[in-house]
Amino acid sequence: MPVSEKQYQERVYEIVRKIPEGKVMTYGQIAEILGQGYTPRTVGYVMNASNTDDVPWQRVINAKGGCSTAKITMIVDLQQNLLEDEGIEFNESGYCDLDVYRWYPEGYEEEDDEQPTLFGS
DNA sequence: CTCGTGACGGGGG
DNA sequence: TCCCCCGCCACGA
Repeated sequence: MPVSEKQYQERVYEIVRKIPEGKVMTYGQIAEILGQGYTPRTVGYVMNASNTDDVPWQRVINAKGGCSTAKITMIVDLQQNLLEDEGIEFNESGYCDLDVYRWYPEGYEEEDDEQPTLFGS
């Protein structure tokens, strides 16, 4: 029994669940924190599988500060609506100010020096 | 196994 | 601000 995919998703959810109301995080930001094989793409894939789970999925947006969600435009409307309900303001283009609403998990904001010493051979 | 696609991101025009 | 292209990784046909 290999490392279940569930664990892979759990690490993403674990972070998303910590996002307080009125705050947001980007896919890339989450991928950055998890590192090790996580990329914005994979994080987005995980969130897609989640959706109606017990995680505040609406607080995860793209780096532009908007709700991507491509085709399913109806979801974009829902997501932005939920966030506006939490006090987040979106401009006419559908973007919010990440410099204001972006949230940083405790213990992860400071990641300046991370030079691996055991880099093999 | 290869190919196309996607709740992404960054760079360039 | 918007549009396009490329890199990224996982998945389904």
